[in-house]
Amino acid sequence: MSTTPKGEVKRAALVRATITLVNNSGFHAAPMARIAKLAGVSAGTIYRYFESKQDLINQVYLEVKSAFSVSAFRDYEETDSVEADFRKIWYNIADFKLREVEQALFLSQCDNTPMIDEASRQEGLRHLKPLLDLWERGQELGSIRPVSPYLLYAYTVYPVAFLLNMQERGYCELTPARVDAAYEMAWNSIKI
Amino acid sequence: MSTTPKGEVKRAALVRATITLVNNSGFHAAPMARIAKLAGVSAGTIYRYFESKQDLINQVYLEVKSAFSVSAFRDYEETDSVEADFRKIWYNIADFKLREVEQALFLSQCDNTPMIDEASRQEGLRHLKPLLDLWERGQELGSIRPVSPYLLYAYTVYPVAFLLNMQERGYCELTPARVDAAYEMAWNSIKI
DNA sequence: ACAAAATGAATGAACGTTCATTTTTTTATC
DNA sequence: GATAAAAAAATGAACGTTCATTCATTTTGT
Repeated sequence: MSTTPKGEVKRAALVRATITLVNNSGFHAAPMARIAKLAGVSAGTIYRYFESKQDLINQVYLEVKSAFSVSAFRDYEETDSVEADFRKIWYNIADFKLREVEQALFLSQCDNTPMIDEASRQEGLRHLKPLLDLWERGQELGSIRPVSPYLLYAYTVYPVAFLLNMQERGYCELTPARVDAAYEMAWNSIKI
Repeated sequence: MSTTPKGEVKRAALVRATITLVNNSGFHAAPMARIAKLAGVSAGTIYRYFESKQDLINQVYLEVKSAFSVSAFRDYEETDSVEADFRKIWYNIADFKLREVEQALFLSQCDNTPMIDEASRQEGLRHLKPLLDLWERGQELGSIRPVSPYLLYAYTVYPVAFLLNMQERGYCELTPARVDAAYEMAWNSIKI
């Protein structure tokens, strides 16, 4: 019945366990033995699916990044309104972060540590192409600031990661009103 | 001649070494022995200045956070222009991050990992009071969006940390023009 | 000569990884 | 189908390494 290949069940459990443990106490406090235990497999089994701990982390990162970008561009199709297109993608991203909190927290932790291979990071970045294309189009049409995409990212996507972290620490709940305000602020910072 | 008490020299060296090592490869790859070596002292000496590794990390964090806030409010005094006041603080922050790259990178790594005690984090936050006061004043005067300070922080200060990380990875140099653009984007996102 | 500071080898705990063994699944044969 | 042989997957104890921390000893400063 299920479409999940047999061997993939344990692999998926390991991925989930890694995300949970790294979120709760960081990379350095997620020993292989605990990951295995949480996933319900024995320590040695990890090495049937991953070459090493580094490989495990990299693969988890890429998998989560991929899920993120799939969500970011769900139901997205270019219209002739740059702002409408941007809004669609931005809310997709916000929805992902609010729905898949664990995955989003894991990503935000990865983005600021040297624990991810540069190669994996580069690969993760390629997924954002459609957003970069949209920004370029907006810049050609004169509706988006003519600045580096890194600046655009810093003021639209990156703040959401911060807000999610604050919510998880109990400081600032991300109510729908706050999410809407965040969108307005994002758009105001990049529009011309 | 120097105002530095004798014993503080090695302590300061240890703090610097910790920052450098944690920046280069993360918390988990900064063993006490290497910190000691880089600081030019022996491993045991660390424990004359710090109770444990956790204590070392916490103290370094607080010291850097303190240096950060001192810079943030250097030469700052309230005027009757909220925007001018904000601009002053924002550029102070940007200058600190550009001048004290190592310290800024260390902070951005601390802000997204669970490696800092919640207590230390709270104490680090208190330093930002003048900025929070300014925002409150701006909100009362109707020139700053009436939203949570976490939102204001997410769209003004936090993006700079991202940009610095990108610069350090060689993706996006923070030229003066880019810094000015970043300021404009920050202000546009929070002004009414 | 004394006290404070610094040393670095020693210690034990914890970690990532391996591998001889056991368990489970698949394949082959009737 | 049932059964046996073969292959694959899983196990967890054991290994070697690395780490934070300690402490008997030495060095430095007064």
